[in-house]
Amino acid sequence: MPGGRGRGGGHGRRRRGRRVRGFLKPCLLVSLTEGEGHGYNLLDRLNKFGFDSELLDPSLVYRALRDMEEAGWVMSHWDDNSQGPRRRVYQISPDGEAHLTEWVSDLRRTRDEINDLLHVYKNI
Amino acid sequence: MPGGRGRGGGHGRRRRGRRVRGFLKPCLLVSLTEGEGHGYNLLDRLNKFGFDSELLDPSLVYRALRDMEEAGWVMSHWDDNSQGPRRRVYQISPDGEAHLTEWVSDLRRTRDEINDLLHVYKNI
DNA sequence: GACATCTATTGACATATAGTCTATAGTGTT
DNA sequence: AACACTATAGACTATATGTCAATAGATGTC
Repeated sequence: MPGGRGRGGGHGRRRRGRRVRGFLKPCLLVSLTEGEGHGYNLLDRLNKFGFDSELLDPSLVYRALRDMEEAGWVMSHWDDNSQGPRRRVYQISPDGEAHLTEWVSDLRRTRDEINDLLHVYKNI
Repeated sequence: MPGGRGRGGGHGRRRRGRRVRGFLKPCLLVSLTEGEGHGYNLLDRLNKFGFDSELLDPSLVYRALRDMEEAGWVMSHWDDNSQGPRRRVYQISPDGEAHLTEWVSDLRRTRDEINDLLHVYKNI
């Protein structure tokens, strides 16, 4: 049963739903704003945003990156000068930066909406 | 072209995605904690949580209520003593209240995660 | 050198959630 | 009767997310 990192068996029971839709992508964009990176690398950097890289399936990260490349928010190139299998290295694009700006203000609004609910709940 | 409320044509272009998964349900439960209500009624009460009842499709509210009844979080009965077509009136159940408590702490965590991203973004 | 293990990426499939549109129906107004 | 408004329900679609398996190079170990 291959597939490193402690993942590989069954399990992985991550809390479902109750998350912000498409949260992974803005997190990746912010990570990339701090510097280019490849999938496996970015997976670990996501811990900063509350993800548990031990439980997060890498394929989710790769898919998000591919989707964002198709959308023009990131660009990639192969890096053959690294040891191990070659890596696809991603950078954020100007379009991606612009989109991230919008995304952030959207997330601010979402946070405020959660706070609205929390306050109404508290005052019951 | 029937279907009142300004809805009915095409349009309704609500911002897509970028929202909390299943946000409608906890909002409905909080509304019901403040007092029983029927679908159309609850639709309007959702404005308090940042929804625009003019744009929100009522079928989403009805579906959420039916789902929650199936889950045992709300109970309903028909009200024939009202004018117009009869209404299904919903109340929150003890199970629903318990579940809402969990949901709220989950939403708090979600809000904190958004704040984490916002802070990292701000400091780049 | 056979084999496991770790890094790395991709694709297929299933499920959950959300959005759109249509159907049905009672009631009141003109 | 035609129309508008309240009220609920169901079908169909789109999208996002979760799970799992496949592929493959590099490295260590027995």
